[in-house]
Amino acid sequence: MRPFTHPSVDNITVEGILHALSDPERMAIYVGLVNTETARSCANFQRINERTVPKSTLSQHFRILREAGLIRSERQGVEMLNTSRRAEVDKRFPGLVDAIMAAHCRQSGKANAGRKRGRRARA
Amino acid sequence: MRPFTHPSVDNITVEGILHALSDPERMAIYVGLVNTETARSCANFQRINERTVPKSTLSQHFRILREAGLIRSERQGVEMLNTSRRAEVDKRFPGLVDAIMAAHCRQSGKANAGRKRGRRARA
DNA sequence: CCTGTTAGTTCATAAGTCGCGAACTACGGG
DNA sequence: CCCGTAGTTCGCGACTTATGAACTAACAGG
Repeated sequence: MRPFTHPSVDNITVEGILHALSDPERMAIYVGLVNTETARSCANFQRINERTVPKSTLSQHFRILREAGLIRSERQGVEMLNTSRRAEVDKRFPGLVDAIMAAHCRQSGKANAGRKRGRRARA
Repeated sequence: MRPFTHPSVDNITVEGILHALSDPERMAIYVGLVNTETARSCANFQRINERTVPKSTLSQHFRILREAGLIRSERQGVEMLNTSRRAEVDKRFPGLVDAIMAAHCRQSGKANAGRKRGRRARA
């Protein structure tokens, strides 16, 4: 098993981010990671939006998100712990994740787009 | 030739926008349309980033952008005039296009992301 | 009206990407 | 050492994308 490749902040691209988040399942995974401090294993996302996602598919989704620089994955014992790299992404592209999350929430009818304080999604 | 399909504002989706703009050539086309009032024909974009894009490929790019709701295309005589639907997109997803344009500019080393006044593109 | 030109669309197909079951790897535990 | 859990990789069929070739639409000139 080859070791994981996490791009450096400078190698994160807009295309990569847009492509990664243009898939509804990946978007759901990222949303589940971005608003929390605690790492979550892949197995946490085996059920997305009423559907059971096969392990191999999930693995690919995580790889795309990882290679886009959106998340960091580290093996912790037998499982894989994933955390969002939001602060780094924000440093490279200020406001991008925020805007995408706000748009996603608006579309799916949910409030709260901001990180901790539920602003930005605005009126 | 079937008439064009432009989604209504409410049918514009985040996935559609992200997918459309995750391609460098489509991003270049959209950037060329979004910061101007004047409509531009498809032929205006036959050369993108040092490369001559085939007509059929261009046509597909415009279709994707159109179906994502990012642009409007209308036949005017022998050519096709394209304009950005930015105001409408902004209404549905406030700040999204702004953030993506800012990120794109930052990545490609160009300043000026905002609409008319060259702000927003960072400090 | 016919012919030609320009601008773009559609079709067909080759090349590339994705989804997912099956097989494999890694890390504990007993 | 063998087993179970969590995830990765492989292989292949299904779906997408890119592009040359053929087609369509809107004019202009004769």
